Amino acid sequence: MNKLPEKTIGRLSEYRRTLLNCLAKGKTHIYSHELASLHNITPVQVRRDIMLIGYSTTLKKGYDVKALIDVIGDIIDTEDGLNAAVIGIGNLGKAITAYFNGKRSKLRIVATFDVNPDKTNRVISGVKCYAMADFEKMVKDLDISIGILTVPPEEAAQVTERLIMSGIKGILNYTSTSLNVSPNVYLEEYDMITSIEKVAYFVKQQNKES
Amino acid sequence: MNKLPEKTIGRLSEYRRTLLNCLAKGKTHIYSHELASLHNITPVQVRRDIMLIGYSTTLKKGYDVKALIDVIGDIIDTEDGLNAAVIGIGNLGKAITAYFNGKRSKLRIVATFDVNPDKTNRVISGVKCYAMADFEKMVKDLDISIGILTVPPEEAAQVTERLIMSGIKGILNYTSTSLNVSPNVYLEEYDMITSIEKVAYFVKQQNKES
DNA sequence: TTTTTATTGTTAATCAATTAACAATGTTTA
DNA sequence: TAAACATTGTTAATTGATTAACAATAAAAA
Ligand SMILES: NC(=O)c1ccc[n+]([C@@H]2O[C@H](COP(=O)([O-])OP(=O)(O)OC[C@H]3O[C@@H](n4cnc5c(N)ncnc54)[C@H](O)[C@@H]3O)[C@@H](O)[C@H]2O)c1
Ligand SMILES: NC(=O)c1ccc[n+]([C@@H]2O[C@H](COP(=O)([O-])OP(=O)(O)OC[C@H]3O[C@@H](n4cnc5c(N)ncnc54)[C@H](O)[C@@H]3O)[C@@H](O)[C@H]2O)c1
Repeated sequence: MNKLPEKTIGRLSEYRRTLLNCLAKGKTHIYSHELASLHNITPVQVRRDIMLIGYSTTLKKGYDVKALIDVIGDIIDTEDGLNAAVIGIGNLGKAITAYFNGKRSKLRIVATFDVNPDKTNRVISGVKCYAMADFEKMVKDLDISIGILTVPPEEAAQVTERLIMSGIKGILNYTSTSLNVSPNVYLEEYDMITSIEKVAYFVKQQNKES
Repeated sequence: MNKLPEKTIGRLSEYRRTLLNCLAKGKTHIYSHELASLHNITPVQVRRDIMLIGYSTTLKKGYDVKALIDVIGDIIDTEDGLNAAVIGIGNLGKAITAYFNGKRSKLRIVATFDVNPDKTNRVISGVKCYAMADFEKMVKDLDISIGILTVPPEEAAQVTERLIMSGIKGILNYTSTSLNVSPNVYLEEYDMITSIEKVAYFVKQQNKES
């Protein structure tokens, strides 16, 4: 199961989210065209993604929701799960920490870090906040391999250095500074302003047409 | 300047963010390879994107930072700017509203909306929060064309209906429910769990290799 | 001044992602 | 039961995005 396209991984995660919903609603099977329309994509795309992960159904009643969830889990999750930390527990960091808690069993936010002494050594949004001074130690102790970066933009580069030095293997960067990392560290960046500017551009186009 | 690829629009927004930083630091010109390395992409990609928007430089000193910012602005921004609203002013909504305020002159969060009476008719994160009861009226009065959706997932579909009915033309959906909209409304979705799961997947792959 | 170097703009080639097409086959209807 | 239909899995074709290649040329060096 090596080398799935990045795009496919993203969609698998989204499928699973939807499938978990279906399961909660008592739906046991789902057609490719149903899953597709729930994600605004084509049924072929769904079938192709599912083909790539090697799942297939015998019935003509669509995919078995439970089974598909498990297969996607085998792809995305590790057996023991991975531990993540939020670095910079300000507005966004708090929102993410509070939101994430308990959503996924194989992915846990086990610590947060900050430099502000008013925040450190307390539980914030349900997770203990440690001082940055203890960062390297805690990464080891808690076996943290993923960092979610929500520090101020001007701190981002310097903090990233430390994340990498401490052995963190994946970074989700929400700061508005884009980062450079060594090739053995996976970096995912997301900038909200870019998203809203994309929306704005297409709204503008729409207005022009009419 | 019609029909630029969506990917290019996203990158232009990112370039501008970087260019604004450069300008603030007093840098007046920038080479394609500099801009590229700041975004972990190739210089050709940068040059191609810039070619597509019709900007070109005469000097061999790289692009004029100020001029390029303006050209990107001509593409992305509208002359009078666009107004956005945040719907659901909880943890995430508050973080976004506080963060966004004043970041872009041609894009403004002019209102927030909520159903919780403790939140309505107050200023939250610097912006007035209105009751959902007033939604349609305020969209008209304030000329809101973009909605940023941060309500609970189970409310998302129903609220979206209302956004569209009220004439909103672009939606940025941060809820974990994926939405269906009519083709004349632009929808951008972002799910944090998908992002972190992508990171987890690639960390897992990395671990397997070593 | 001439040569070398560095950089852009652009076309062509490559690579990646999506979609179309369709055979295979289980399910439903007549 | 036979025919019609619906659905999957997969290959081939198409579309889209990125990268390579390189001519043109300004700037710097010789
Ligand atoms: N709030 C949003 O919705 C939003 C949206 C997009 C991007 N961002 C980005 O996310 C980041 C955080 O935004 P925010 O609104 O939460 O800001 P914030 O100021 O509320 O939080 C930043 C936190 O980081 C801590 N911090 C500062 N320096 C640190 C360091 N060196 N190490 C560890 N912690 C440190 C601060 O004490 C604070 O708690 C910013 O880079 C911002 O650009 C935020
Ligand atoms: N917090 C995060 O970092 C995060 C991350 C990813 C996704 N999300 C998604 O964003 C959404 C909001 O998350 P949150 O953590 O801010 O939740 P929250 O509960 O803190 O905030 C939700 C807000 O929406 C309001 N609301 C409820 N029903 C409404 C309605 N019908 N119309 C208008 N407002 C309504 C509530 O009063 C509340 O203020 C959720 O859908 C969640 O899945 C949040």
